[in-house]
Amino acid sequence: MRKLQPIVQSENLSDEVARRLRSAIKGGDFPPGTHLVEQEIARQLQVSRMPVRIGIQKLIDEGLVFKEPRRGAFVHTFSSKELDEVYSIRVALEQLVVQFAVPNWSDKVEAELESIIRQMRQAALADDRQKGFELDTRFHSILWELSQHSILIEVVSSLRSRISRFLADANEVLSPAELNHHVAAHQRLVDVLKRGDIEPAKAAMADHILDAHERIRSYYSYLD
Amino acid sequence: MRKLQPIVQSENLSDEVARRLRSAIKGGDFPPGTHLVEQEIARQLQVSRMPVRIGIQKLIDEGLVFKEPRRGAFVHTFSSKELDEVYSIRVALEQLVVQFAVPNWSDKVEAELESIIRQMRQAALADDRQKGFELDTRFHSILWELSQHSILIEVVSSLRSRISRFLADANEVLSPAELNHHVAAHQRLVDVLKRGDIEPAKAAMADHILDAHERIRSYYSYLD
DNA sequence: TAGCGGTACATTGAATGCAAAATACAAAGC
DNA sequence: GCTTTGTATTTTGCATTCAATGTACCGCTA
Repeated sequence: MRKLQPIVQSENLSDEVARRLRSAIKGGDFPPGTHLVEQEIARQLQVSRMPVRIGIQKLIDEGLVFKEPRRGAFVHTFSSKELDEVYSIRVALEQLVVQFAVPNWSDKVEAELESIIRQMRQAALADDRQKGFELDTRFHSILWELSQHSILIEVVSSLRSRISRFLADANEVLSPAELNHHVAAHQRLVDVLKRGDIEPAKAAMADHILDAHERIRSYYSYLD
Repeated sequence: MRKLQPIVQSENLSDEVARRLRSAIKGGDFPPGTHLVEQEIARQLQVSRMPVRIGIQKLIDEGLVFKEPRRGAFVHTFSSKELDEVYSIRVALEQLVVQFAVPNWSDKVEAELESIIRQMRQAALADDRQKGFELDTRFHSILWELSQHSILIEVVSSLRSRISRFLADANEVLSPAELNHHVAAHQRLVDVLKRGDIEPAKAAMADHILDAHERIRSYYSYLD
């Protein structure tokens, strides 16, 4: 008898609430500092306050929201210090991702990544920053998955999630030259990765992340 | 006028519930796989189910507990693979801690750490493993704080929290020789750290963590 | 007019109630 | 005796209600 897949299972309201809030925060609908009033959110989503409470709790642990006792939950305001902090950790962890991912390299993955890069190139030509951003996210998450290191995936994706608001904003103002630079960086990364030498691959990844850090830093420094 | 500190302030029931559950899990009262029945926990703690729900949610995000929709929350069972995963990340992050902590080194911190080591030595003589474990935790958390890197502290302490159950168990069976070895390792660490050269300090920390990993691994491999 | 006090309102935190789903258990059938 | 099926109980998930706390507003007083 053929084994049946376990039912992926119905999702709780609180998960759905968390997802909506998360994307609202990342999308900029709830700017930093916004007071997340349970009643109001519950009303808009047509649910009771309870799933909203649980949903907010999830966001708190993701670092997107903070709570002050008896005052409520507020969208976290990131400082440039925190941006630097996140990147300083990401440099280390993305290198670790590479270290674990390289041994699992396959033609299939290579084809996937090359395909993403091709699409990135097209998006750059079309000046479609939004698309480029999505592809960048996909690119990195494929590498994360390739590492087959569940906790590392959890930590590094959570870190990126924290700053996704920054990234999305900065992405909006990328010049065509920067878009191309970005595509080229990913191409170089794949070229090194596929050779299978871990140390050069880690170095390339470190360069890539540090470069991304620099670009986003310069964007935010001129905002200050 | 001298600035007043904001009131840190009254804690929610859900925080207290989370704390109790956390220590119950770490203390082994709720072995891996235990079904955390809200009603039962609420009854024992003399609160309603709501703060229990929120409290459990916090533990989920700490990785101590997992939830299956409409089935409930269960204490996470760690595999040796996950232990290895945690340590592979910790090696990287504790080195980062050192990198950030070394520039903030002070005589005061040095005295604190030396004091802890002295107490460790006494605990080792007295064969007091429990005390030794607490001191080890203190030692590392002082270094974390010294890094003044809030997100790094958050991530690395969360990682250690995940495996604290493992650590506490393995700690119970340490031989006197191992206790002394442990004390000596910390002493070496301080000796390198206080010289202020980052690279040797990072290397020493890496050695220390890898060594700890080896010891705990051998403990758990003979359990399999 | 600026600051203070007091009241009304808004919001969170917690308890309780209720329906749906999952589990356990017991009886029936092979 | 073992599996299967039906039923009772348990447990979760969500909604509602209530109490306590925090906030905002508005008139009063100096």
